[in-house]
Amino acid sequence: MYRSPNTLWFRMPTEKCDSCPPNCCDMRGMLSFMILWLLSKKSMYGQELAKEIGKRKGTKPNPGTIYPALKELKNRGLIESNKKGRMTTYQITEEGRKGFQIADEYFFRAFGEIFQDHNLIKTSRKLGCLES
Amino acid sequence: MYRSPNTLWFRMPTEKCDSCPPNCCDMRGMLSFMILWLLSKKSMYGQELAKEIGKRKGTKPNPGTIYPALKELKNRGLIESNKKGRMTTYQITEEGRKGFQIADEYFFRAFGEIFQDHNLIKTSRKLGCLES
DNA sequence: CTTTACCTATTGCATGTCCAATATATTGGT
DNA sequence: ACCAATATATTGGACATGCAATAGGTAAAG
Repeated sequence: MYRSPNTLWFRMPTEKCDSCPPNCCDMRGMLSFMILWLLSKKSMYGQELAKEIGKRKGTKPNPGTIYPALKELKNRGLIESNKKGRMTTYQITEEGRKGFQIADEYFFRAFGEIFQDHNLIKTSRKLGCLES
Repeated sequence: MYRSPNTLWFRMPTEKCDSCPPNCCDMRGMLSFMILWLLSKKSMYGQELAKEIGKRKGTKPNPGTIYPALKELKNRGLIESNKKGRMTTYQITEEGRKGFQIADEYFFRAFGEIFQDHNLIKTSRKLGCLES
């Protein structure tokens, strides 16, 4: 697997990284944000969460990534867990919903413009009027 | 200034953080991504970049944050710098544009849904049909 | 009842992010 | 010429992120 040596940049999903220019790929953070977002939609167990995150980030997070994050969120009262047999379902708390909303506002304020740009470019490409 | 002790979460801008629940606020990463995005729009000098980032993130990055990031991007050939007097203008390279585009695709794939959710909620709130 | 598979969980480590403090250089005002 | 303001830049450190490796518990299959 390609791994940029010292990076301030996104780490792309492994499969896609072959065509990726060197020194261009790292991404940290946002894991708990995504977990809370997923749990705000429905309760899930750990592996289900990992799979959903993997679908979006391109790589499924390791156990050593996902479970400490869940533990931390639980310690803060943002999520709850419910063990039955070998499965543990995680669900968001009211506190967690509040927290997510605040973080979401912040995320949007910080990166919303970039997304709008992205959509603009995509749309104009679709319409074939990229020159404008 | 409030600072959550051990956080997997967003760090909110200082001014807004008073009403922010404890242990709910950290954000790392994405700095270079935002720099490249800004420079893809127009060339800027360091303090101008810092100011623009501050507008979006809520806190203006320190010199010790912004200049190492610029140096790293330059080392990778994603940006170029041009010193005149005490000012140094930074501009994106062709390589940088390519790199940004790849990262942008990735970012959108990973977080696009969250933004669409955000917009949906905002719109329905504006229309007063939040119950749907 | 053993084997296999799978979910959950912990530990240790490498690395990136970002701030505080500090230093240097250039410009403008007096 | 001197001082203040401002831009650029470096260093050191604190801390969060996330992976690899490892281990234990539960359930299903043979």
